[in-house]
Amino acid sequence: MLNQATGYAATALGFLATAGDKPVLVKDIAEASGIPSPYLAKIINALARKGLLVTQRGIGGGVVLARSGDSITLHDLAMALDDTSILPRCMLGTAECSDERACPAHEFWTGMRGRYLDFLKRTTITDVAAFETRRRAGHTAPHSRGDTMLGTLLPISPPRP
Amino acid sequence: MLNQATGYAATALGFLATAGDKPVLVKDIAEASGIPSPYLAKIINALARKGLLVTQRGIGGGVVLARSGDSITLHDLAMALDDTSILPRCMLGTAECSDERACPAHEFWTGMRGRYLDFLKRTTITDVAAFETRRRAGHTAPHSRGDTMLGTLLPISPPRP
DNA sequence: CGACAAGAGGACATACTTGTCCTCAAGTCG
DNA sequence: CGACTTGAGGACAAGTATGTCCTCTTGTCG
Repeated sequence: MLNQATGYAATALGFLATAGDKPVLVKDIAEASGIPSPYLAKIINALARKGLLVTQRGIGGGVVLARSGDSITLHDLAMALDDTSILPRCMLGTAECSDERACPAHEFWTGMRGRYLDFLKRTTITDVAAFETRRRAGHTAPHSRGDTMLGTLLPISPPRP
Repeated sequence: MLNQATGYAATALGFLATAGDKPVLVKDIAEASGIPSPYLAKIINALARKGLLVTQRGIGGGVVLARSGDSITLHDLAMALDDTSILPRCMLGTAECSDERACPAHEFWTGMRGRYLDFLKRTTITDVAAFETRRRAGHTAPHSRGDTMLGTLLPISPPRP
């Protein structure tokens, strides 16, 4: 699982992506996303230093995406925040575990990790934003991208009477 | 990933399973498995209290499996040690995340978790022991069970000249 | 310039995992 | 019984993740 910080970042940036180009206050992002505001401030600061966000102090300031949501993946966030969950680790915690000196779960775990990283690299902030927008709209809005796991997430529910 | 403690338990019990019915000292298991001895003692004590191991103090004492290695799965170990990695958690850390109120990664993560739990429930101490035995033997020993991920782990290497 | 807004950033707090260390309890055997 | 063996179990410590709190710096605007 992703660290809490990376999950927060994904949610916050998904919200930011729906806000257009105008700066949003950290406090507002925190409230809208249900994230502790001081903690989110640290996360946003870290992402700004990594060049994923642009922050602006003073009146009219706030936070904006540094580039298109399409070009920011969950994997980018995880790397920027030093998320330990994307590092290769042995599932059993064996000190020496590699392809040559495998633990009993090595092949299984390598496969799992591959799927996990693939999902992180394939899923963008735009995907997250689209999912949340769809959800807020009551699951009725169509979606244009069907090539990610996100596109298959919502149950196909009949139109409400 | 499993907690360190559960991984240690899997390795230790895998070793125990190869020792037959005679008790093995915690110290010897720790040395053979590369696990800190005092920490392993706590893990073993916890597993004994859960009925997975039988411990015996005094001369000739040590630790033995309480039942057949076939009937102890990695999932049993994880539950006995309160491994938090088997609890359902939202990949993004979202507070409220369920089938009805999903996060953008919910479907993907649910699938991953299903595979993970399935592996833990399917893999037994006997499997771990067999894997280690095979490895120590130089990857040449045949294996009888081909129905677990473990059975496919080792590369089919040609016999050594 | 001075007041105010808003992010920056360090100090500190809390919880959990992973260990270490020391002493106690239980068992065996002469 | 008494010495010895071996697990039991509590106190304590280090490291990391997750937050909170307070002050400082940077910016806008009158």
